Amino acid sequence: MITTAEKNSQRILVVDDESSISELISTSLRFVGFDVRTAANGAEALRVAEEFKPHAMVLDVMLPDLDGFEVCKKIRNEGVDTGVLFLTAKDGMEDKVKGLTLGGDDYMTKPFSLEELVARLRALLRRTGVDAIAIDDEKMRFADLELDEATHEVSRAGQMLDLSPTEFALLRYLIINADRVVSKAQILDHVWQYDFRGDMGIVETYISYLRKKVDSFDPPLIHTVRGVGYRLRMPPK
Amino acid sequence: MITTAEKNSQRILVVDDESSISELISTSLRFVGFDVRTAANGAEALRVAEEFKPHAMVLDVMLPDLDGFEVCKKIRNEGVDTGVLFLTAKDGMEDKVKGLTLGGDDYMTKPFSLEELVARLRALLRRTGVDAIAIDDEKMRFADLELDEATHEVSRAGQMLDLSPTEFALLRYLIINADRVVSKAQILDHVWQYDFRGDMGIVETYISYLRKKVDSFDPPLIHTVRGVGYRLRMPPK
DNA sequence: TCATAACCTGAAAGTTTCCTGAGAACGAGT
DNA sequence: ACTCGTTCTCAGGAAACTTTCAGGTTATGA
Repeated sequence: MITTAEKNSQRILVVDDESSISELISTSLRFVGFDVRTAANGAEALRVAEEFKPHAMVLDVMLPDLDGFEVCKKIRNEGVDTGVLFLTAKDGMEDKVKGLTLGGDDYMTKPFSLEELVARLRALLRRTGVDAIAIDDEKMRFADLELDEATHEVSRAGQMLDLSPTEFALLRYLIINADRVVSKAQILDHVWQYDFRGDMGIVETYISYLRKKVDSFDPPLIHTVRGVGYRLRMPPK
Repeated sequence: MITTAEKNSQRILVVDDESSISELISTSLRFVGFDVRTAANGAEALRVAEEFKPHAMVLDVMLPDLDGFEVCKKIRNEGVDTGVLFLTAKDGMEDKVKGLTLGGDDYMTKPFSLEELVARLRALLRRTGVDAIAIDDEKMRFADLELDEATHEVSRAGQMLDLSPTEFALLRYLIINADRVVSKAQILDHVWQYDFRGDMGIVETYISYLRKKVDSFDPPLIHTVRGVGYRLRMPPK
């Protein structure tokens, strides 16, 4: 578990007044290696941003004092150079969010999945150029599997595969955790929206879908670890 | 967010007294690689222009102190050699502007789409030949599609197509982002005028129009990526 | 070896997203 | 004022996707 702010990691400021949400997000972001601070309202966000100088922010548009846009504007006026990923409720807000994808910023509607959040945040950091460290083109690979974030294309052994959004997200999660066992609970927490109330049977279903498409090749890469979870790995020779 | 002035990029001075507009514009221009400064009135514009020596200006004709033409004239008298893209409100002024933009200058009426602004600005820089960096002729291509910025003509497989202005802008945006998935939100932000208040259904409608005209050929190039957006691509053989 | 829990998978129901035609609204040109 | 091309809204239907569920299969350990 990573708890310390690492020297070389990028700084993310998470601003949301629902503490359950902001904890969910910051835990996830810390886990994947970001240096995270949180704020529960606009005023606090301004204060923290000033000294923390985040590379990017995750910003709820609906805050108790100022709205997210105000916060964003003020922080940038202070000279803090930061990309923003806005969070909006599913309803009307959509039109107030216009114009946000212009400067490289982005937005997501609640509820979202944590994997999606991380993926978008990384894309944002890449676009806004802060991410000078990681030169990764937006492709992930494992064995002869290839997953491209920009085109949303997936191929195995050079052959194109046609995946649904959920299948895509699930495969991405498996690749990120390649060689490690991930439990169904973990998968549910990361790949599905955080308000999903069904049971874990659905993970089995989607693993099955994915196998049909991805593992119709040799060798199979998606392995079941009975009683524990699933694991993406190259079978030993 | 990109704020650093890149060494080799062209310098643009944006002059508008509405800060929301000038922010919108400068964000967009920075994002596509220009080095941008802003001014909120004529006097400030003169001051900034003197030391910034912009290659081009985006200039609102309606300023609190001087009008845009005055500003333009004075700056040129100071020996700063710069093309100008005037912005005018959608009223009578249009005619007056027409007469005054005889050189390589150009004008647009508010509200405009940001993609249009960028396209016009590039064309202007090309015409005024301020910097020989841009070697691009004004034609864009993708597969057997050809789109000419100068004549606003589009053809596929050598056959002329008749597109409406919006269709043209949408296709241009798709070509610029060829092979990448662009979301409906991105399309709306870039292709539609910045004050558009409708929902994203209209993007679907225009994609449909475009398909009827552009994709009545083989192979189809405009592909839907369900849940994500659209993508211009050559289908794999 | 058997009982059991864990897992797999097909099918069907439920939901969302997308496509498209029809028509209202608008503006420029005649 | 009328016409025509264009923009925009809307709604029905099609298609894709998600979720649930139940019966079959497999691994495990008692």
